[in-house]
Amino acid sequence: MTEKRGPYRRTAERRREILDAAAAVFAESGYRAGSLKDIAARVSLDPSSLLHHFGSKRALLEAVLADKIDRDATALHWDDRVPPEQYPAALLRLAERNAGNPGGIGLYSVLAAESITTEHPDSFRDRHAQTREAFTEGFAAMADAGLLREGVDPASAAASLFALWDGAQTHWLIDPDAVDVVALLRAHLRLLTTVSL
Amino acid sequence: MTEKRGPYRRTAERRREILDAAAAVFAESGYRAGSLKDIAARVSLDPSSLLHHFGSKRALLEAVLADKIDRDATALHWDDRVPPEQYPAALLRLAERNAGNPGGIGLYSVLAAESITTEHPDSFRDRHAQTREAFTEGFAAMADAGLLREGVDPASAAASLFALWDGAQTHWLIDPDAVDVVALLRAHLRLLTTVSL
DNA sequence: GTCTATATGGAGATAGAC
DNA sequence: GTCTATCTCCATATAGAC
Repeated sequence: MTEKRGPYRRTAERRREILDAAAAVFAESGYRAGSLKDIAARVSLDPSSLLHHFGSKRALLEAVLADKIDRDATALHWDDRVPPEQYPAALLRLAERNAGNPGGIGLYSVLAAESITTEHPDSFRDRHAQTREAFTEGFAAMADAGLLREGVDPASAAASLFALWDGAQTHWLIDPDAVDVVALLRAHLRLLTTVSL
Repeated sequence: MTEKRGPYRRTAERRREILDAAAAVFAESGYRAGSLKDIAARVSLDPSSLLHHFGSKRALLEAVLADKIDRDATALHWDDRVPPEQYPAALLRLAERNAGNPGGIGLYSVLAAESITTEHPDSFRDRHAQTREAFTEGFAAMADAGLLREGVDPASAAASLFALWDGAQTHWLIDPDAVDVVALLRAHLRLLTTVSL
C-alpha cells in the first residue's frame, strides 16, 4: 500500500513527522492545551498544513493514538519464545527502557486523564484492553509453569500490574525523587510470583 | 477567623459553593477545558463574579487544591485508635466510599495528569507526599505489630498502594466494567500483609 | 503541499453601574 | 457582590493563491 518512492513518498514521511511531533506535544501539554501551532512549529510547517494532512485536530489525535497503540501492542505482546520464568525480568527491562523516556510515558498519563473527561475515544479502552490481555497471557504462561504465588490469578495479576505501572509512572512524573517505578514493579512482581528478581 | 454571622458570612458560604462547583467541573473537564462559565453556571453566577471572589482562574484552582488536600489529609491520616490489624480493612472501606463517588475520584486523576504538563503547582507534590506519609505511618504500625509479609517495608508498601490505587481509579474511569478498584486493592493488601481480608 | 489571509468562536480578565 | 459591556488574546478551521 505505502509506496517506497513516487509522489506519495514525501507525503507519508510528512505524516510520520507530524505524528511524532503531535505525540510529543500532546504528551507535554495534553490534548486541549497542545496547539496545532506548537505541533506545526516542530515540523516547520503552518498549522493549516497540518489540517491539510489530517483534516482536523481531533483526527490528528486519533491518528496519533492508533499509531501508538500499534507500536505498544507489538512491544508488549507476549512472546512465546521467552520462557515463563524470565517474563518478570523482561517486564522490568521494558520498564527500565520507559523510565529513560519520559516523553513516551507522558502521552498516556496525560491523554488518558483527559479522555476520561472529554469524549472518550474508543482507542483508549482498546489500548487498555489490549495491554491487559497481553499481560494476562504472560501471567497465564507463568501460572501453567507453577510460578505464581498461591491465590494469584493471571487476570487480576495483569490488572494490578498495569494499574500499578501507570500509577507509578504518573506519580514519578509528579515527583521524580519520591518514586522509583522500576523498584515498585520489582517488589510487586516478587509478591505476585515465586521467581527471584 | 471565620465569622459565623455578620457581613462576611454569606461571602464565606459563596466561596464554599464556588469551590465545590469548581472542584466538580475541574474533575469532569480538567483545568483548561473547565471554564469559569461552566463553574459560574452551577452556582448561578456570572463568571466575573467568580473572579471577584478569587481574582483569577489560577487562584481558584489553587484554592480548590488547598481545600481538597486539607480534607484528604484528615480523611487519610493514620488514626492511632485504629488497631493495626484493622488498618487494611479501613483502607478498603475508604476505597469503597470513593468508588461510589466518581466526581471525587476524577479531580486528582485529571488534574494530576494536567499538572505534569503545565506549570506544576507545588500543591500536587505536597498532596502526594502527605498521602504517602499517611500510608507509611499505617504500614509502620502494622510492621511493629508483625503484620507485614517478609521483605515488605512500610515506605515501599505505601508507595505501591498509593500508585496502585490511583492507577486503578484511572483505569476504572476509562473502562468501569474491566476494573474493580476495591478488588485490586484487596488482593494487593493480601500480598503486602498477613491479615485476612 | 504549503502558504497567507480571514472567519468564527470562546476563553479569561477589567471597568464601571447598580 | 453582582451584573453588563467590553477588551484582548488565541484557538481551530476555511478559502484561495501559488
